[in-house]
Amino acid sequence: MDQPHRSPLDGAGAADAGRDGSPGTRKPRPAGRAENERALLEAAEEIFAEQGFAGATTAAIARRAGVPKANLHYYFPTKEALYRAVVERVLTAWLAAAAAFDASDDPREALSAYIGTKMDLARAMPLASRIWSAEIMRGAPIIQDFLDTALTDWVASREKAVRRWIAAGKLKPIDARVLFYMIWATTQQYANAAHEMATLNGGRPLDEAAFERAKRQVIDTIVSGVAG
Amino acid sequence: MDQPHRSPLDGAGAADAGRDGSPGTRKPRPAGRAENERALLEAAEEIFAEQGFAGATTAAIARRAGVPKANLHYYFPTKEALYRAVVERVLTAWLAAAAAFDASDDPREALSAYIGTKMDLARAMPLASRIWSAEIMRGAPIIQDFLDTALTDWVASREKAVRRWIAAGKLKPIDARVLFYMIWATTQQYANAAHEMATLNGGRPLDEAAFERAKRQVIDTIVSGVAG
DNA sequence: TATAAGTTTGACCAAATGGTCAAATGACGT
DNA sequence: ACGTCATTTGACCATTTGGTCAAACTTATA
Repeated sequence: MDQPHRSPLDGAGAADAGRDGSPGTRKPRPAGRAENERALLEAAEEIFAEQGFAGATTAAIARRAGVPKANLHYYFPTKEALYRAVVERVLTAWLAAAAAFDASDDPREALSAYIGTKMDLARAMPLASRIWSAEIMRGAPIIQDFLDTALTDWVASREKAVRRWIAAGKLKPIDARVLFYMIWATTQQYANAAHEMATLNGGRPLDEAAFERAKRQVIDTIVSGVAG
Repeated sequence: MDQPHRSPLDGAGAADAGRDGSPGTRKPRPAGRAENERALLEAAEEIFAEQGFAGATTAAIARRAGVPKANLHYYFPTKEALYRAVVERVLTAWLAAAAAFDASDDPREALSAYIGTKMDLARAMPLASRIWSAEIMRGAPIIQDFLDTALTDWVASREKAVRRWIAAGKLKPIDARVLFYMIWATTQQYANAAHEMATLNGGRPLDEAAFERAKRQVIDTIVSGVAG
């Protein structure tokens, strides 16, 4: 027994150290101690993002992480446990980004900060963001508890703030939830549809400048779209 | 789209004309073939939407359609051929909705019509919409050709319209593509995240009235967000 | 009716998959 | 050296999966 299940909170935000196109290539890795866990989580994030939960195979993840499959199962007893660990990381990032909403009491500033942060998140962690979206699309089998508790509370609380702003005449009389759905969808899009965007961009992914312009436009459209 | 005989090796070609011209000896159509294909496509849409391409099994699809698995493979030689057929249906719906953009020469009307139509599409065909999103998230392995041709052209053409509107002072100086990404993401959200929305709605899915309100708010936010 | 053509289906199969196990290897305090 | 405990790994296994096949059944046509 005794597998060293690590807390979902550890560093390593960056998504990849060794990319390759298909889950068929292996990548030798200096075997550290429980540094293997990091490599496994990183590989798992890639494979899960590319193939989805069902499409991902533990063999492919192990190969990309550079460890034998049996070793993967030593650290993570089941594929689902590994998936859970990956999802929990994303959840942490999601919550961190959500805090940006409370940066100000002014709706323009709060919304700008939140949207900007979520855009940056989608750009900085596209794989994790995609896994998050896929999880929600599947009906949130793993994070249902999060939806029921933390997210429900977060939304309820921010809904109040929105109502206050509306009462103060700072916002149109909108439904806060519809606004959040719009923000979530639009920001996630920059992770989920990166390939589509690249195609429409002549085959090249958005460069930093284009992304910054997009971010500004998204912020401006939404903020001025709901401002009272 | 289909005729009495289908060779086991015919992929999912879009066009084929049948030889069938004997006048007089018209037979009551077998009702078996068309009906079976319909049932299979319907079942496939459900299973693919729920489980994704990799997670879907031909056995599950056949079971839901009420036919033996071997019969499924008689009509659709491979799982991918079946998936292609499903995706092509969605593509048709997508194109139909896209036509709404050209309903008017006024940006407010054009955008309102397009957004409204896409919202309705997401609500009327949530499964198909989810499959579409999943396909794009996977990097569009099946519809890459559509992205490269029809979609690219469609966007390029509407980008011109947007530029005209900007020049006429009817729109802010925005990037049309960023606007489209926002529309696509936001409208798709009402299919993709229906479960999340239900959770935040006390466990019940959005009723018709709530959906209509959401639709109006989405339209208003975007339209007034980009109006000059 | 004979006969060809289209359709249905249970049985079957090779490959892949998630997961197990026990034997090996290393780490390290005594 | 020794014993203990964590870690590594090749071999192995039961199940599932996409797909095949040939025989049976059902039309349709000469």
